[in-house]
Amino acid sequence: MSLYEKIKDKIYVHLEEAANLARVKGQLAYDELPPFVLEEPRERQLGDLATNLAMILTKQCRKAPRDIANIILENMELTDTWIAKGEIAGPGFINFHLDSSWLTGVIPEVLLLEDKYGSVDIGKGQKLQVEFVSANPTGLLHMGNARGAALGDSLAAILTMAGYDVSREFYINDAGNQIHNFALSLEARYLQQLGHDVPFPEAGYHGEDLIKTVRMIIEKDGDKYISMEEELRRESLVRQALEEKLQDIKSTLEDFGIFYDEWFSEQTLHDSGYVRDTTSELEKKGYIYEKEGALWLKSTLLGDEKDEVLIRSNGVPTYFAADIAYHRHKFHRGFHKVINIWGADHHGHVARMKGSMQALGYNPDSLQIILMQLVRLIQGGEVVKMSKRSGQYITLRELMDEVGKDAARFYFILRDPDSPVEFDLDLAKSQSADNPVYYVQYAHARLCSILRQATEQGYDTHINPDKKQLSLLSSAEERELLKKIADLPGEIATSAKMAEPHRLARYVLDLAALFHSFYNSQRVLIEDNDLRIARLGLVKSTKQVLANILGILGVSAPERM
RNA sequence: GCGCUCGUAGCUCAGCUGGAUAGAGCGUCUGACUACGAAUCAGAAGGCCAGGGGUUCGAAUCCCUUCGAGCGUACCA
Repeated sequence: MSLYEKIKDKIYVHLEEAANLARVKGQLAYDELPPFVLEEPRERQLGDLATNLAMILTKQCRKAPRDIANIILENMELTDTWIAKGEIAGPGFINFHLDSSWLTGVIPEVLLLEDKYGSVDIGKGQKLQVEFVSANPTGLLHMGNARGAALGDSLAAILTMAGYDVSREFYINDAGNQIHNFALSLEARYLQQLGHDVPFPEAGYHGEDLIKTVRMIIEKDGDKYISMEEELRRESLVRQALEEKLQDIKSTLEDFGIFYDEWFSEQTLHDSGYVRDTTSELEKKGYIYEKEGALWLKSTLLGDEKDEVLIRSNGVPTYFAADIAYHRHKFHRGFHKVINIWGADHHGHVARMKGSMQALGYNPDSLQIILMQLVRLIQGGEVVKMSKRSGQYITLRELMDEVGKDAARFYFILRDPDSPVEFDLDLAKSQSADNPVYYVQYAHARLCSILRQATEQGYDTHINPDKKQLSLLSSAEERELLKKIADLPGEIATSAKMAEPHRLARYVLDLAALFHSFYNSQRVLIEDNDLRIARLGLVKSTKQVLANILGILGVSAPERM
């Protein structure tokens, strides 16, 4: 637990005790103390911490909030809390001003913990899986996948910081209908490239990349598949194409800074009989019935709008059947918690997926699905409809080439997944120097520069400021910066609990702003020995925190730029 | 039709487990480089938080409703 959290906890407890004491004395009448908030007030001048306790008690106590606040304050023990002053403000907030010395304790903490600073242990080592991107291997990665990639990877990193044993997983949809379509498309392209006039399947994949794939096969094997029996030909083409596509997806994601622990093949679930086994498990539990030759899941019993087909009348399991098996398999592997990142177009799938887990005896709350709104691409002022079938989309590779990995990842991670993103390519390109990511990176480079200069001027940067020196950090800018740094563990905890990486992107922007502000108002490399050492400690701490968060967000922290 | 998500500054977005005067970036306007990096800083202007009702000490936030946008509603995935 960080210093800041310890202080907060202590004050919280003292508030509870004060209210209780007032009740015993007959000054306040309430049955049960409701949960209240102790947090930083919006306006910093108002104090370091504020609570709404008095206002929450108005109903039960039938007193004006300010009167209640007065009573609580009178009964509150202030020693050993770092509280310098408590006062009542506004509609009935109790604001606390802390003794200025508590804050500086964060510097030794950061310098000691280094890249571990910010870690919290809410996960307690539990096994947790984040599955994200899981794009169909029938084409290239597009903007929507890019968003999911940035989101999932950062979330995984945050959860790791929060004490979970995290595994990143990519589910490969290498079975089913779309693979059949893929085969037909490949076959058509193959024959066309070899001069045969064959029609392209209507529901096929029109992407240009498919032609490239086919050409590579031709280069390697020539026309040897023409004479082959149809089924065998398609299978051979698909096998090679899938491998090539997957390799491409993998290397693109690696260039985007994303490395998976597990690439899980859907086909293996069919081959091993796990899909069938899962279906019969559901049958045993009474969730299956037959109608018109197909096997249906009674998903209406599980909170769904209508029942769903699991096994088609032709005997082929649906995508849904495989997906249930897949998620059952995840829990079977021992994950306490499973998080999926899906595009919002799959939202109808959420309730029945959770319901299915419940039917299989798992806690549906252990499966958390984060829906992200799709990315709308704007080019030349117009919306570009993206679709793999039509072959019209901007790929992740192109995005990285044009906007850069850091800017692209930061752009996506800055936004709430629930918020639809309009990605104006022209704007992103033309304004790339104004992208907020550079603001943060510049702060890091600046910090590095100060440390370089310090060394050049003969100052020792391997410092460990003592209490007396740290107490010199008393300007408003220094204190704001220190507070922000002290906030990090709490920020990590909240981001992890709520599964919201964009909070950290906002945090790091705030941190950079506070540093720039400090930098412009006070010099670090000054003659005063004690103050210089204290400020160098602040500089080193800020740099460390920036680097820690940029690492989580998958953005590089340059020493120069 | 029904269901899910969204609607906040000119633009792109935060804030939504109810709290004090609704924030940031871009753009616009004023200032600051003979000081550790001006990719920066200090300041100004800009809002019926889509509209209407309700809940309460208090609503951008919760509930109802209207309007608008996106998505879903296949023996597709």
